[in-house]
Amino acid sequence: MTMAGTRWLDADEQRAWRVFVAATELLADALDRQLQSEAGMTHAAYVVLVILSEAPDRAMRMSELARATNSSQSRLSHVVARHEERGWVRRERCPTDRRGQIAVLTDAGFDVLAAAAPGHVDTVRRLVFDGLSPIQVEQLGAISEAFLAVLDPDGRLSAVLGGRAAPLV
Amino acid sequence: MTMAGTRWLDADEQRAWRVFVAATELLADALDRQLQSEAGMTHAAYVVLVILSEAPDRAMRMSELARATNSSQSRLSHVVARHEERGWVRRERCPTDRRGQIAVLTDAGFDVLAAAAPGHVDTVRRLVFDGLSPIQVEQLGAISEAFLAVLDPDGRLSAVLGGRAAPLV
DNA sequence: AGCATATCGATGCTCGCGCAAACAACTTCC
DNA sequence: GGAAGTTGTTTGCGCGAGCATCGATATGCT
Repeated sequence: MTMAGTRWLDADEQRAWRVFVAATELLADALDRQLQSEAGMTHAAYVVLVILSEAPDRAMRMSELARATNSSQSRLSHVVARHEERGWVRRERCPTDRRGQIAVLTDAGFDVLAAAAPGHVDTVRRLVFDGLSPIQVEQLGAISEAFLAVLDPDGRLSAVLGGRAAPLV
Repeated sequence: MTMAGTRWLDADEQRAWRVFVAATELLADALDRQLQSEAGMTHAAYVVLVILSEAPDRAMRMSELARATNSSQSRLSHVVARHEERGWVRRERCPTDRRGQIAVLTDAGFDVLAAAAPGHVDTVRRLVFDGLSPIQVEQLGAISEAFLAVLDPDGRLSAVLGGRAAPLV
């Protein structure tokens, strides 16, 4: 599906690209390991708890939660199933649409999140923000937005990202 | 292990962080899907071929290859095993250290890489560089370096990243 | 030389997750 | 009011990869 005349990356692009890929991989791995060892869950699983904790009544429909956490429905289903087994999340049927399920963060789940959050935020600060100037933070935001413009043209996550700052990232 | 007084993220940091996480996840997924569908392999598997193709004699020791591809030894072992089954890579015993293995890119492997590269580079260009100004590319490089400084303080991948630009990213 | 220790690499087991299929409930249109 | 199609969610299966372990070699110390 590709034309013959490929525009290869020039030296600067090459280097930026490889460094970027390496850095993001290492970062994702580091976050996963930190959360796995200190909180017994994946980053994806953690994010689900965070988003739920910020929702009204700490409850959200599965499909909405999937979009908000930038997760496939399949993955969310798996994650919530595991969370439910641990008693951190409960599922309720949706009254207005009987196909729907509503994921509700339990008190136990909230406590687990509250216990895990400080360690996680410290890690993010140490690995990310401590090494960046405020200007770079702004640049990183702008660059990430540019990525999102291409990767998520319909802006499915704008809702969450537009929300005001809450604790427990 | 965490102090009581956690320094939470402020609103700007929050937003930058969430956008960044979402963008990098979407990006990694998009790359994986593109390579999986057009070349039948993971991004990690693709990178192994790229690095091997740039090495002298298209050969490299497993441990060195693991560092260069930013991969755990376990993962590399799995990936190379799959590559070997497909005839894209061959393993040879290392003459100077009899524990060592040398992974060698076969001609068939090189051809597969050459066939896959244009589609991949086009995707990277479309998803990443087309949406960024040259200044942002530079900023992204600098930010990623800052991450690496923390995540990889011993600079284990400097070798590869310092190398001159080669084709077939 | 001889033993402790470190390094290289592969492997077994497990887990997270993507994909496709399945099922249920809603919607449309006739 | 149904048939046909659409959407919300779960599930079975397979694969990629992490962790711990193991066998084999290499190195260091005495």
